[in-house]
Amino acid sequence: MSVAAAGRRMADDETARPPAVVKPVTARELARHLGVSQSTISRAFSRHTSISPAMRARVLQAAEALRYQPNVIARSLSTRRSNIIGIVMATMTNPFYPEMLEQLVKALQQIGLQALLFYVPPGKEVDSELPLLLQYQVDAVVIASANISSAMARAWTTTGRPAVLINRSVPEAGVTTISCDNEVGARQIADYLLDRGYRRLAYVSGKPDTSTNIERARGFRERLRERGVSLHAEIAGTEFSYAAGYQAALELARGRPDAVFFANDIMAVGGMDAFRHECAMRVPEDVAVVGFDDIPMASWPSYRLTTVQQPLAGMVAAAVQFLAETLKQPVAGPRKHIIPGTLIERASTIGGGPR
Amino acid sequence: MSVAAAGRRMADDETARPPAVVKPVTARELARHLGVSQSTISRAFSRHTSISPAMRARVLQAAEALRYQPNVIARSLSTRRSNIIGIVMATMTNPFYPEMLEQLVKALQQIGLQALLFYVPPGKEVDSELPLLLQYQVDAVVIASANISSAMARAWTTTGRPAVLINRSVPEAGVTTISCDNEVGARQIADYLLDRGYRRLAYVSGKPDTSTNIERARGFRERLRERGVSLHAEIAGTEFSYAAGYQAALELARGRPDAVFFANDIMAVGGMDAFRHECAMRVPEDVAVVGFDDIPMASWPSYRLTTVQQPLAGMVAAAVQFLAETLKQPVAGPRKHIIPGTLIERASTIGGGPR
DNA sequence: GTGAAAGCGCTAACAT
DNA sequence: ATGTTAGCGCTTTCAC
Repeated sequence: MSVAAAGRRMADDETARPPAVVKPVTARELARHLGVSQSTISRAFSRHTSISPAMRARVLQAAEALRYQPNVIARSLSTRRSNIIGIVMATMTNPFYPEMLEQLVKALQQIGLQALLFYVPPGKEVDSELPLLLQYQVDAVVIASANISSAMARAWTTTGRPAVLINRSVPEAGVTTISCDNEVGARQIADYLLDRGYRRLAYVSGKPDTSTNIERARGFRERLRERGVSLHAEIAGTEFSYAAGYQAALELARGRPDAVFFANDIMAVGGMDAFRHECAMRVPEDVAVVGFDDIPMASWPSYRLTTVQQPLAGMVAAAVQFLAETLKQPVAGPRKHIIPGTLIERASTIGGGPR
Repeated sequence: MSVAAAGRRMADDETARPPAVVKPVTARELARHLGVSQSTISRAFSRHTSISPAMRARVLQAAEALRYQPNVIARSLSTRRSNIIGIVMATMTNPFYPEMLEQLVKALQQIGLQALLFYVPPGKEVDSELPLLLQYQVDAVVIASANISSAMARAWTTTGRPAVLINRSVPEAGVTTISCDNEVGARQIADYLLDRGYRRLAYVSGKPDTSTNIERARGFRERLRERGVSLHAEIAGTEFSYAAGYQAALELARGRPDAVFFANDIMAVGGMDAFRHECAMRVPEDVAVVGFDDIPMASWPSYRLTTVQQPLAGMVAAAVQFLAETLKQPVAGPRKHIIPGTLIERASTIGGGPR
């Protein structure tokens, strides 16, 4: 047989007899095989059901042999519980999110929950995805790195299904929110910089309408004001990205700030690259740089970025625990978890460590 | 400002009257409301069914009004199609994967498919997840960044559901595989380095038992041999990570290679950092560095990494197209898509561009 | 083109 | 402890 280019079929002996497709065994079939009722099969597969250990063992063994697996889709039709959690994510150009996603999915899996991933393209709102989530009968939804309108948040609560926002909050939340204490973190940064003598301070904004950006900006500005220092410069940001940080640094450079607080790490990294490689400014000698998140790159020797570490593990744990509880005991009130971050000093600010 | 303890409840007026939970409307209810049969509702929501445009419009309008949404779980119970694709992923420390995941989910969504994400912890095999996938009645499975045993691959084929491996291949594949041409890419790198006069060449291996690592190593070694140059040094790798690349560079440094090919970009970046910041070696003057993937950081001015760009978009498109086809026309034979990569010259090799 | 009826594979009363 | 019987909310024959 001739082997075509890409997309070719495999050699004959591979396709000629493809392994026979075997229809999945159903509970009814397994029951007949064992001479028991179908509900017995069902019972063998659920905890807290009255079935003799002997019978359960017998069923499970036969199930193994006949390769029976309960159809969880069918199960969820009758239990009205899918054990599926919808996860809504926007673009993952910020390395913080893949990390979070990974931990989240892992934690959910550990308590028997699966993650159905919904991607919200830049520009689109989470709102547009929620009806779809609902169609898929997700038991709950976790929204990360994306905004949701308060109207939609309110609408969701009528479904009786828990929702949790990670790393974002919605103003008049009827929805549970979990985030780092952005405001306090930003205040710490302000103090940190002022204490080291920096005076020409700049802030580079991330996506303007996000709670993270708003809170960090506010904390930073307020603390500056409290200490009688005014913001030297501010760049109105567009998004939380390397490119945006890079661009902002270029705009900032001629104003000669002595320290710049970028709304998050990936922007700060972009900014450092611009300062060093395009503006011939040294970090931290000519300009100090601070970020927020503590992504892996922040600790790389090329950057050594002073930043506020987000309590990622704690945030994920809080989210998952909330879901676990709420799915068990129907409706607890919405909560607001705010977990403090940790300022990490590194060499992107003077005194932060060795270059 | 004082931040209350984590997990506090909201103010009373928020919890006192939570929006009444409204049970979702079913097709039967909508039907009664309209005085039509339930099957009419069903028909209004599917293409290729005989229903008058007028009736369909009437139904859809009422559905909108009553907020009726078809329950896709129930639908899939009768159609035996869940429109859910299982995506199996291992750890995402390699930035290449979040990018791939994002594009994949996006592409699937565009053709009406949802992604159920399964995470395989390091050390565990994909094999352990497949039964679970099956229970969730996924229509197909995409396996990325993870290994699957040929036995399991074979077992999966008996389900009659398509499976596709991205960026990995399994030896005696009965399963469709999509990947970059790793071997040719590695050969190009060999040629590129030799042509520029490098002679003390080293290879840093990634996760040893992965197809990507094996193919890249083979291509590189073979081309060297063909051109009569022997490998100056090789580091037996453990995993595809920044830390592993960093460590490998340290081990390599004293042997003074003049060029190092790291199994992928994230390793190369780690390696560059080690060379520069820990070994006081300049890149590319003292040692040239090459990677594979073309992750975003490869083009950052701090690295400017010469690498082979993986055709990510093409790979995702091929995967999704294969799924779309195969889900329509039951069983096509397995395919092997190998898409060429593109060598990108940057400043981590002499002659590759400005520092 | 529309309605009636029979499932899809399971769980959950209700019996026994 | 186990069997019987209704559904869960849809799709899909089969009639008309």
